[in-house]
Amino acid sequence: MCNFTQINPLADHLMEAPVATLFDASTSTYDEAEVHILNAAHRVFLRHGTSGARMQQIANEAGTTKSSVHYYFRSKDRLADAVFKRALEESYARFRASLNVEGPFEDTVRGLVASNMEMIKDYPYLAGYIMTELHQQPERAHQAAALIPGCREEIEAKLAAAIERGEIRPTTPAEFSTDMLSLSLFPSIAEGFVRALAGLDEDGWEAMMADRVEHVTAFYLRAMRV
Amino acid sequence: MCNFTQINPLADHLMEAPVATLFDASTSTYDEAEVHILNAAHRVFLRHGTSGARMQQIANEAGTTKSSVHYYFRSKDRLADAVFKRALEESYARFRASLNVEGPFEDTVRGLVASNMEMIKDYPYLAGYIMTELHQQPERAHQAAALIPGCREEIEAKLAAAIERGEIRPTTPAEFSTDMLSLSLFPSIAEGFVRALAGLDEDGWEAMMADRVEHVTAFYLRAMRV
DNA sequence: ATTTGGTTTGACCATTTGGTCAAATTTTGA
DNA sequence: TCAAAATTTGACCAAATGGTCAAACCAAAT
Repeated sequence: MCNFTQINPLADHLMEAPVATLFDASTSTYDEAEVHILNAAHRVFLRHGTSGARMQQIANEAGTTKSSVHYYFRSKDRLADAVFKRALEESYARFRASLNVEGPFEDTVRGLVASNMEMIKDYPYLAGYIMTELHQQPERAHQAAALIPGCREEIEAKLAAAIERGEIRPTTPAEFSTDMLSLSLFPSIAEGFVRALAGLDEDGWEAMMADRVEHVTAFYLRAMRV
Repeated sequence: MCNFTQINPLADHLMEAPVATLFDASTSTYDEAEVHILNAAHRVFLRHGTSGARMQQIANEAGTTKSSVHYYFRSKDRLADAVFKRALEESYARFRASLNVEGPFEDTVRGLVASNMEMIKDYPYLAGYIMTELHQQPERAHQAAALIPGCREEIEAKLAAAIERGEIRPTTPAEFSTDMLSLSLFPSIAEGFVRALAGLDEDGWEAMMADRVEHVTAFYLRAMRV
């Protein structure tokens, strides 16, 4: 059982991101307490990065003790692995799901962008976290390749069909993924830089983001129009 | 004077990125030893992030002692600030420089993309580092705004001219910056994810990157064609 | 009620880490 | 040449941090 209580005043704020909604205990092999700790770790790791995360803070965040965190996950390394794995699988699942949209290619593009933007909204730090991990720890790349099954063929088929129908000009799965992910995920990571550059206040940024799904969709389709 | 010697076997490898070429002691107010340490710190911070960086490693990297590092920079925080400041100013300088290209808008776009890609090649971790810093430490955003003078007006003028000439459809400085930076910088940050996704080996990735300047340039111009 | 197994806790430990300091060394300027 | 200033160094420190452990606790089964 799990009788942890939220004792950390920061918890409510961090809880804004509804981790539990997506990472549901009932669908995994973890028990309640384990998921509770994993969710807390998720928030802390995403915010501070692996090396910046503190076991004590994770325990506080989960409303339990450091010892309990160790009881369930043995070490910080294993906990970090578990968090990374789940974050990656979650991202991948969303990517794949939005790829399965039927109909004109435009719908696929819009679905993919919308899905990415939604993810950013749910977990503002997710994209940045995965990129940073992948960037700073080379061994994570191998881990990633093992964790997410490549979907080159599926993308290739999708693209081939659209190309065949004359909806877009030829492109490769890697190029397609790169362009799409760039346009939809990068803004969340680079918000600070772009806003400083363009002298944009919060409202201005929000306005741009609100329009981003349509902008990127139209942008990509125009760029790839035959 | 500076009589530090490179005693760290890792140093040569890290030296691959020619920091000294760009961050030249003669052009700044720092003296030789100070720049030497700053360069070492630059390499370590970029690779491991602020919280992952170790003062001892920086000292090793610079071929000196931890005490000397403290002598010049007082604390890790100040050193981190100095590194961040320089990294940001460097990025900004490159961005600005490539914005000053005269001639058709296509040249501006190509110059900007090429400049960004070149930066990535020189400093593979620079973009990721800045984004991570800006992301994980909110106070950095204010710092950034203070460090780099906004260039909204310049971009706006450049865009207005191109729009006037009918080269591109209307867009805002923020949108332009976001789209351009996304397409050119994101790939370096997301390499791991995209490669896992598309099952791409190193050669495949290199090939795509080699073509990226032209791809992005053409891609952007098609997307924004009137 | 008692045992048994999993869970929780707080005290405690070893190491790491940022940082200090005074002494030693080198450089500079008179 | 010599004293003063700047720099370099290694020993040392206090706090932070990941981790351990035995005792306490608790729910369920006997």
